[in-house]
Amino acid sequence: MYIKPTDSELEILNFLWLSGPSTVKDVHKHLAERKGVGYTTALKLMQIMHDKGLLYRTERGRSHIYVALLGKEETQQNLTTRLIQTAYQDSPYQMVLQILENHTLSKEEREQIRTILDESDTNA
Amino acid sequence: MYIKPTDSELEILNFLWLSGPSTVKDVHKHLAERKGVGYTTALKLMQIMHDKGLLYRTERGRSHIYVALLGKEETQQNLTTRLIQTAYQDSPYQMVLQILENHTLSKEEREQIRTILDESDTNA
DNA sequence: TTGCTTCTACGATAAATTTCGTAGAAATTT
DNA sequence: AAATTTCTACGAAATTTATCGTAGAAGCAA
Repeated sequence: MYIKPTDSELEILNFLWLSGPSTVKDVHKHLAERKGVGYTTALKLMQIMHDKGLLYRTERGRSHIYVALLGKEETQQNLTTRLIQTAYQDSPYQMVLQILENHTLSKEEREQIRTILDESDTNA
Repeated sequence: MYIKPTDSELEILNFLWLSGPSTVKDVHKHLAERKGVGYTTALKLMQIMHDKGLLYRTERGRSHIYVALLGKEETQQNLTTRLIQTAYQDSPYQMVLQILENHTLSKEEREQIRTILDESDTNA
């Protein structure tokens, strides 16, 4: 059963996905810049995430090194699927429509999406 | 400043968007079927939503009639934009890609998306 | 009229989230 | 060696969310 990370947890996960294995110090530096949060706050959040099984950690000398146990794509997919269910009555199509209406994509991105759509045509 | 509705609140909003102005009784009936929640729980949730300014209410005899003050499309858009920011590093394109990868769309839906993309080509 | 049903209001509780302060161990610096 | 810095652990508080029980008003039923 999938556990939805909170906004704070997601911010930490994002950092770990981008930066790889990191210490509390590394994460705190990032969070402090973005939200002005204290050191022990970052520490506690990561301890809780470790307790929940969201992070793996190993010791290096006096400090710990943390690694995300949730995959980025997997998590994006879970959150997105959940939003499709809770806000779009289970219609991925409606969600895509709204994204395209409210956000600008580059010509290359639009082209790439057409390619994906074409592949669906052939395979389905 | 936009306030993010909780999952429970979103469920109530969904019902109100679909059904129009409703009483606690109506909403409770819906929630009870889906989650087995008690009457006063539904009542309290709606009172809180009213306090927060998410719902408008008016009296009819001894009971109240509630109406959603947030629009459906507006709320979908807010939630989606937020997820793009927090989980997709601000890339709507990545989100669309993932949706298309993980969910099946009908031929008509794919065709409609192509049309939208084509319009973007002409207008941008 | 007395009692039952249907409402809202209010308070209380439990869990989850976020935030820090303090304590103490361990390493580094003076 | 003593003092300072750097870590983790722990506990505590504030806030939010979700749930429900009880009380009391108001209307309906016997």
